[in-house]
Amino acid sequence: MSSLYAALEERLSRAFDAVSPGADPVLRPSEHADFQANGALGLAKVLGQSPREVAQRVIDVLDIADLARVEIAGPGFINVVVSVDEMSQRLVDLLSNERLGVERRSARRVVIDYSAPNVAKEMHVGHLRSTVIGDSLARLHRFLGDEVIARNHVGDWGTPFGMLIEHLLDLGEAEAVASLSVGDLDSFYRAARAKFDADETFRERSRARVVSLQSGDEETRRLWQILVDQSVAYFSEVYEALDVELTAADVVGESAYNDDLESVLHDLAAKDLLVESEGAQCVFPPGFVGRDGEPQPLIVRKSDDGFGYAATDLAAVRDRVGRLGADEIYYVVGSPQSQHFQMVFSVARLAGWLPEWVHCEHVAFGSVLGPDRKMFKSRTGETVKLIALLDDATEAARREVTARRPEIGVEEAESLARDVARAAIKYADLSTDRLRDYVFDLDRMISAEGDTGPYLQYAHARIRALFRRAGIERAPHVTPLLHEPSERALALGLLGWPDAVEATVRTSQPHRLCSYLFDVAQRFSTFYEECPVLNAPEGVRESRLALAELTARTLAQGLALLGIAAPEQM
RNA sequence: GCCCCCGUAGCUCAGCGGAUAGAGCACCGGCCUCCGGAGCCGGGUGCGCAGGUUCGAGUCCUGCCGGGGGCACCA
Repeated sequence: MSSLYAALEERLSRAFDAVSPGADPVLRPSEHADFQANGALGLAKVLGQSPREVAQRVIDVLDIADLARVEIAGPGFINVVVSVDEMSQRLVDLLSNERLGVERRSARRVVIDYSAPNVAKEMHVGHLRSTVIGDSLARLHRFLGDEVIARNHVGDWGTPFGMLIEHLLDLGEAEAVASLSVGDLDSFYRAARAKFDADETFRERSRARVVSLQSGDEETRRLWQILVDQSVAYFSEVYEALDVELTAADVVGESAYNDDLESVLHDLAAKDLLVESEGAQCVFPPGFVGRDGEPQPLIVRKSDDGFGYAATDLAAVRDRVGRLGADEIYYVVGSPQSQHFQMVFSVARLAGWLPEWVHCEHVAFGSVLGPDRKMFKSRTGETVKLIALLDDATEAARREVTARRPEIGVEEAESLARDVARAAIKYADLSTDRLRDYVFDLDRMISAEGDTGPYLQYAHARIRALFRRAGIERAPHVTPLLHEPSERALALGLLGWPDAVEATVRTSQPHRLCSYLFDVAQRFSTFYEECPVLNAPEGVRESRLALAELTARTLAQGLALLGIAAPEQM
């Protein structure tokens, strides 16, 4: 069954089409009614009639009485007020619908590239957005029935690995593994870097080591693999701590494309796209101009014969379309990479690796800022580890939890604190338009007052408390009565769930889902204030329990799609 | 110099070309005989500036101003 909105739009489209073929009803939620169709205003001119006349003609042929009543308002809006019977009937259907009205679509194969930390480097706040947004998009697509292929494009190749491997040898393998396995990746990296900067012999060894790594020397590859394995094991711990669904199996790092780079180059050459410029092998996609006003190259092979990341990205596109059969590809990467991806996509199209029917999109996002509105750093000016961020939030949540619920055990308190902490951090990240920078403010995001993750968790837990008190797990499947304005308003909100999910996926903007959930939670709060549930007379009580259940399930389902848990009690 | 993103209330942010531009926080008032007060209700002379397109612009276009970012071999 289609959503309420879709059902109304379908009826209106037919009527508009009869008046003017192909006309869009422009149906929107309204403050003056449940919905409003604005299409008549735009048609007035082309039809040479007044907007109200056009609206009247639409209404004359409109078959919608079983769903809603309509009236012309203002200059020519068609206000739509949905019938209580229609709403009630839809709510009954949702009570037995685990997906709350969201239909599965025919599965698309969707590659989502996100997180992408670097081997032998700490995961820091710079990886937060990619990881959290990508995880949510993956959950959303899976929910719709898509086949999601997560790709964690980790930085596991390049010149730094010479010094990292030499440092590993200096430490001794066992010692190095021990050091890396406790997650102290940064000090490992820093120590290697320090030696590289200070010690000429070490520098020479490092350079030689890069060469043997690239030439496939077996022993060097084995040592490199130790670094990769240890790092990936650590990343997995971070993902688990964050409750992110990425696993080691999703790791397909830069090195995975090493064997494809030559053939990428040859393909480009065969298609006559390759140009040598200043010793480098380049493609000049049209429309890109550099600082000097000259056409800007995408450098596929550097003048020293090494491959740059453009080559890897091109190989990845070719692989994702050609071998994985992707219908859609998303790159959840910060907005500074915008131009790079425009060029890569452009070249991939030119090369024929990216057919026009494959949707390929850079899901860009802004930076996480500190209170000073500059890039978020610790007091000492260092980047903040993701784990430290989570620990701080957990500590704050733990204080709140133990203060409010001293009766629960340490274990439960800890588990709850982690759920709340993750909700705080993730919701704060997901709830603003991803293109904007946002200010990281732990106190604000952990608060259960306002538009926060913990508030939504609380709203959910509060409803679940009703059911515990009533001694039932679920509401009886009665037909909800919608007599009170707040009942009706809540119902209308609940029926918008499929549209909220659709809009979120279509735009890859999780903040739309956040706004929707907060709105539903607020509608519920108003309803709950005005309408007694358990103390209501028989009949009304069951009806209101049904509304409460649908609200709780909507909140829980929505939070799950954001990667946020919805505890039964808080 | 060119290109991209952002600029909405004191602060943090929504706003899919449509009616008097919304929410949260903070602040000031109310609401505890009532199911979780981590709540609810009420309180607001704000779309950076100037043009343009349109019946209608916070939204689209152009030019400025301010902030951030990118622009050849680091990814």
